[in-house]
Amino acid sequence: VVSYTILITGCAEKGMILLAEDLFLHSPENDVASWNALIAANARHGQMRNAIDLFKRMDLEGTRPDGITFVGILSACAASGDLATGKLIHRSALEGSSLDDPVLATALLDMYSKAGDLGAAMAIFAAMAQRDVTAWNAIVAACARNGRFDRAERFFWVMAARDVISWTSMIAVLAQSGQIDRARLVFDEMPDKDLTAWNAMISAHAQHGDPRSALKLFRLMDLEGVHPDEITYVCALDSCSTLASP
RNA sequence: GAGUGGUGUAAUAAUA
Repeated sequence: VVSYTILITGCAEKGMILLAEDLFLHSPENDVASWNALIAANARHGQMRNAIDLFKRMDLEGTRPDGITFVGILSACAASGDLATGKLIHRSALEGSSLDDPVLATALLDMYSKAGDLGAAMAIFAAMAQRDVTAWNAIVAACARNGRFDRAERFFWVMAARDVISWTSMIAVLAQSGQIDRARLVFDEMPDKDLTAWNAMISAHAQHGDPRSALKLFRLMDLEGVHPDEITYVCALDSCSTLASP
């Protein structure tokens, strides 16, 4: 089972979900970890329906779901905005103890915020036993996504340690609230810039009437050895078309 | 090197 689970996870990372399911079916036995691997694989690729079905089958076939299972299901709910299922799991399966596990609590928080319930997300964050960087990042993103840029920024400055994800969220917050100059300052201040951070910065300029700077950043990124992806090109092309037809 | 889980970036279109 262990080797099968490794293979299932590997396939899922490459997006080969069907092969992953095939491996699962051919495995001599399956345990909670291999079920979880397959559920998470489907959840990550937007196969919400499959993820839920697997979850039910697992229960029927006598494998008890654990915290990891619920995280997989919750992230499927979050991705598809299925607040009903998410709430059901929160109430019936998790009860009170879920907040002891920061991973599970963050998945819950994220699910509520993506379903538009920022109040529930903040309540979970406040009640969490421990908050790691990911939990902080999740609450910053939760506020941002629900239009509470002021709160997002407050959380960002209050958090003890920030990683590249925190900084990128902050840049997006500043861009969405039209504070491009401040976004630039934050971008300069952030220690490590990855592809997503560059994309956030380039799109910020492309979206706010500064296509020239967007293209400058695009070239700069290349000079820094960061390779563009589809999003980068869309922003760059968008800037070109703005310049061509003012 | 020893199986499974959470957080960040744009546009457009569609749906509501």
